[in-house]
Amino acid sequence: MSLNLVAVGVDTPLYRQFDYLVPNSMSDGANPGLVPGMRVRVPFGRRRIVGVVLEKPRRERGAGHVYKPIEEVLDAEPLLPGDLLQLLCWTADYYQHPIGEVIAAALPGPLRQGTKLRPRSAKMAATSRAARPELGEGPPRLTEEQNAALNALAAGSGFGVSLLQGVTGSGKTELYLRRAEDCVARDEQVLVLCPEIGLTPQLLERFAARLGASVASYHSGMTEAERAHTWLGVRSGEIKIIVGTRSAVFLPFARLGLIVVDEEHDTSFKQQEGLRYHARDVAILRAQKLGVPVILGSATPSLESLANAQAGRYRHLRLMQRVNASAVPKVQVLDIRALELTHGLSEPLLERLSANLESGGQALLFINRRGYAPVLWCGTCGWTAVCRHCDVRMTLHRSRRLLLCHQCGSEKPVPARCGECGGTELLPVGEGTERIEDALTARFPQYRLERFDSDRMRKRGEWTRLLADVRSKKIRILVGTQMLAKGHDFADLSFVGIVNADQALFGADFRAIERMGQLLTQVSGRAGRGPSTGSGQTRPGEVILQTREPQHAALQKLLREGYDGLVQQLLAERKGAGLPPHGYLALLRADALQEPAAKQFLFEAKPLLKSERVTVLGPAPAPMARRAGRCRVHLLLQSTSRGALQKLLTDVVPMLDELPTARKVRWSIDVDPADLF
DNA sequence: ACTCGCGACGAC
DNA sequence: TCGTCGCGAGTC
Repeated sequence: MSLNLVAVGVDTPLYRQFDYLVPNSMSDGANPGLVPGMRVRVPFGRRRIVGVVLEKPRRERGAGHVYKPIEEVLDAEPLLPGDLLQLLCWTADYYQHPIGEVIAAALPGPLRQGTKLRPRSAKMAATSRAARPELGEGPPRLTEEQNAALNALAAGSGFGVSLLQGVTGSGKTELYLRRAEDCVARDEQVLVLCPEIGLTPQLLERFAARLGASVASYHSGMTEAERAHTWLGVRSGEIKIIVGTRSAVFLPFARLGLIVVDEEHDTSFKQQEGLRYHARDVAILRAQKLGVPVILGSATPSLESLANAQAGRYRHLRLMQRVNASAVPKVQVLDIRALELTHGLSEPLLERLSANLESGGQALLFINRRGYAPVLWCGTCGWTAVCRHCDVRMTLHRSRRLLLCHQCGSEKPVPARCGECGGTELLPVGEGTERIEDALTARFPQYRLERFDSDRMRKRGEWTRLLADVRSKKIRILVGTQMLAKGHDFADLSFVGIVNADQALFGADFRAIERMGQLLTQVSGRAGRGPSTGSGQTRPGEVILQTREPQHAALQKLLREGYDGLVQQLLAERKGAGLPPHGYLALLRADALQEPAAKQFLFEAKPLLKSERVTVLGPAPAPMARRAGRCRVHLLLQSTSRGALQKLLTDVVPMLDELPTARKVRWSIDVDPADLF
């Protein structure tokens, strides 16, 4: 006699399947029975927890196995729509993560904990009528280029990926809006993914102004209750447009018609812990399954997307001109090897900055490091302050009067004397945003300057307030990190100074140069019009890049042939090395308090990872071998076949759980790693 | 992850 | 002798 069993996804980090008995009372004729996607309460060990019904179990366990029965069904109809459940199962398989945890990641807290839905609440019905769109602003005229791209975007039907590569200020967002309007007119929903919480408000505002109030955001800055409310609004179809960060890709859309991934190259789309998914890739798969189009937008697309475009898998659309007809600025390289610097700034840069400010311009100084200086150095013996828990030097934060580790967050007071020789001559070496802020405040006291980095933006609403003052030109000098490089249009910015590009040239990671190209292109793209000449003409903005490596091949390539030229070279290099997008990677990471334990786990794992088409390298220490007090080691898996890598992992990962040392270390799988740290 | 059981050490 | 701390094992 075969038992009536179902598999249930339970929120636990175990790579096993958990099957439960379905009591007859839950499956008799009077009852719709158990449908995948419904939540159930089940006994689990000594606990009772909420799980989600999956498909039928694949195989029954050996005779004599005692199954526990499902205790309670929490939903009258599946909470998770079928297509979403399928997507979550695919995500679990692809990223080698337990399905129960994947489902948990897709559910806001209250729903995860089993809160029952009120059947058609009256309150909800009422709000859906208070949601009357206000009169939106009229759409601007499109440029010829925009028109052509829009026609191309509108041409296809069903699934298709369009890579919309447009320089900053070329009006990509306007095209998203037009396509979204089309969807809403057909009563379809739109998902707009953007890389950071900080970018959601302005996108949200534009969509709301044009399309009315059935627009909502979804990100980790919201409370669990807010997230649950939005989640249900998306599920009911009431909310038409979602602007959200990566977790929004798992929202339960009732009638999804379009997905937009803005700034698609941004690595923030890759989750860096737990379920290490890439929201862009999940979005594309979701669109494919649903048969809806995807727009990937960026001024500097990822090598992955460009390779797909070149292979003809994506449609490649380009916007080369800015809507305001100003020219994209050219970058001037400033060789600082022979120049005297004051706090990292050379006299020629300061002169150009001064001239721009005097003629009424607005300036941005880019330095991709917060704090005052990245190194505190003993002038007597050469000692530097290092973190007790990590393999990094501690950053000097002068305003807070402490040394801070940017890896683990540990703090200590600034020492009065050297930790090695007792010398008192401790010098800050290198520059961070605070130091540039200090130096420029001293030099240009007459202009309002503001620093933009995560330290400065701690307070709620600070970002919005400062952004308004940038727009109204009350702020004349902006000093900031990559925070300023992302997404924002500063129309009046006439000058961009890149204080130091060199750290980006020598990153240990294989994507370091790609990132450098993206960052420099994005930062210089912030420069809009130059200062008005008085005769109504506009000059292009000015970009100055300080470097001690003016001859660096990749930098030269970028400057001479632009991002496109750099990309072609990098693609050729990646092909030669079998690296993405011409090869596929996965990392098996392990960390422990003692390095031998972590290593031993990987030595036990390695013999299992045998496949003709997969190369396994390691165990090797991670580039940052110690972090937050833990020793980090990894195995790198490399293959020319995604399928072969996938198959190997699917076979082996459940076995890793059973290895003798598996419980003595922390380990995780990272499929398509964004970096090797 | 969470929970429990079991064996090692410590003030009364 | 009762307490908690640290580990190993199990979760259907």
